[in-house]
Amino acid sequence: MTVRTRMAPSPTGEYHVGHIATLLKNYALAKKHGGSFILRIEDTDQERQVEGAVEKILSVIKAYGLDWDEGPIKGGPFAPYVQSERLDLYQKYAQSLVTQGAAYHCFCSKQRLEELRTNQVAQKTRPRYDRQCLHLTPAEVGAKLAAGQSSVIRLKVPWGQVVSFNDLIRGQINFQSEDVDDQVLLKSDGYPTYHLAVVVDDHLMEISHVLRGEEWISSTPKHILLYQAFGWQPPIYAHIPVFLNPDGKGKMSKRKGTVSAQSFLDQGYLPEAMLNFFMILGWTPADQREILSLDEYIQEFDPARISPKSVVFDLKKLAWLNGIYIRRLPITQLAQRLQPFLPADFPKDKLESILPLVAERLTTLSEIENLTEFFYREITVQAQDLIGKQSTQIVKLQLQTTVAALENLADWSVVSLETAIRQLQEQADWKKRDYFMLLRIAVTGKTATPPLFETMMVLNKPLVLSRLQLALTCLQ
RNA sequence: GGCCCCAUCGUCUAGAGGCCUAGGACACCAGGUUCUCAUCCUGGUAACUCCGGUUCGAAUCCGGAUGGGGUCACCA
Repeated sequence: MTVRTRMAPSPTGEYHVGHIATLLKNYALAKKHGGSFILRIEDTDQERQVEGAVEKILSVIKAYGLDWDEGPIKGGPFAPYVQSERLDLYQKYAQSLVTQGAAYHCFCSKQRLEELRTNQVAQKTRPRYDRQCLHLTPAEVGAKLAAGQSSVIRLKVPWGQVVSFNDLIRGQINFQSEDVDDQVLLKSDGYPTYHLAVVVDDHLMEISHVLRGEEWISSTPKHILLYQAFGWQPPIYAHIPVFLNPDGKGKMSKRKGTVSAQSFLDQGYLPEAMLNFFMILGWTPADQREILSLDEYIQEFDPARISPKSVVFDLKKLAWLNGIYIRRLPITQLAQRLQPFLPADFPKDKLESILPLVAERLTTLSEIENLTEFFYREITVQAQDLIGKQSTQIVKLQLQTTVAALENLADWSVVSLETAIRQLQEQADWKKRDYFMLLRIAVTGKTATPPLFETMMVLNKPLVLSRLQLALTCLQ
């Protein structure tokens, strides 16, 4: 069997990390079996349509290092891949369902449906359509249609049967058909609902496996019923567990933090680290490895090994992974990735010398500014921090000695800096720790920095000396 | 609330009846390396939700309870 998977984003807003995570699984499954991964745009909701959303979605997918074989821009044998361009298809199939008695026209106003629902909720019964229009005679339907009355087409759910499907992750799942509502298939504006469009397109595009979010489980019986009505073979389903908020409560949501796929990249998470994180969240390869490249993942991926339980989006683990990927990057590549995160006043010519000093201290790319600003911005130093437990006189003296020694230093290299400073420390009654910290604060304004000599080396002689002088004036 | 899904350390998991005194990773704590921070190394705390059953034997199978999650639109 040819494996064909798909992801079908809806251009109604930001692309969510959960979307990329399931897209990755669809992509990997297709690649693993030498099949195709299809991208389809589900723009069937005219009201929630967001301008420019399609372009954004396509660019995020690429920014994550993923791609599609058939879909927008690329086209393919089943084009078009945009649902708004396939309207006649859905209308034709909906009509055929009506003709065969598997669906019916409904003329109920939105107002009536709303009242119906509020009554049902008040009476604590399950809100559902009451099938009023199912009982219309063909003549009545014809008359209303002829009169131009607005209508939708609803699925006529056959009661009294068990609707079941096999989920790759959970096994067989059963529903009682009475529990399934007479879903609207074709809206009054002539657009299909998701349920009709997804079934028609997945069938026509010969999709073999549907890996989608767990939130779709409860509407799957509608889809199964549609496949049955059309006499088509349903795809193989795997419903992927949802991401829970980092605090462990509820489906990951905007209210509790960042959910947009793009924003993680903007914060300086590497796409390969993000993908790796999505891979191991709720899944492990047989050997329990946690660091995996895309290719390795494609090799190992098996949807049946996905854990059936919802998973907490653990930001700490993501940070750890991101740190690993940053440290693995060769300096020149890190420099490239860092470009969008460098502040305007960052001295580009010093990049290559500064980076090795901070690379292992970076957990996200956006931290670069904080970690390096003392290299190229004025610093502020508090006298109190310089003095610490010493007396002002002793600190002053030691700084003066240091300035004198460094001024005479002919060769401004790490080695000679280290030799000189260690010598000063041995000559004075200073602990190494205290002396180095004094210099660190004087020269950088911070208590946590890269190693002292390397830092001084990169800062340059004049700057180091002027900062030491500044520290001295600070002690007046 | 109805329906559906799920249930091993704080988190992600390994575990397919005896290899489990329950393993790994992140986080956390302690120690080592070290001029600080970080990296790196070593060690530690920490879990089978509960109650019944099946079995010589259960984290593993079955039932129930409890808890968590999803879903109930002319949204996807």
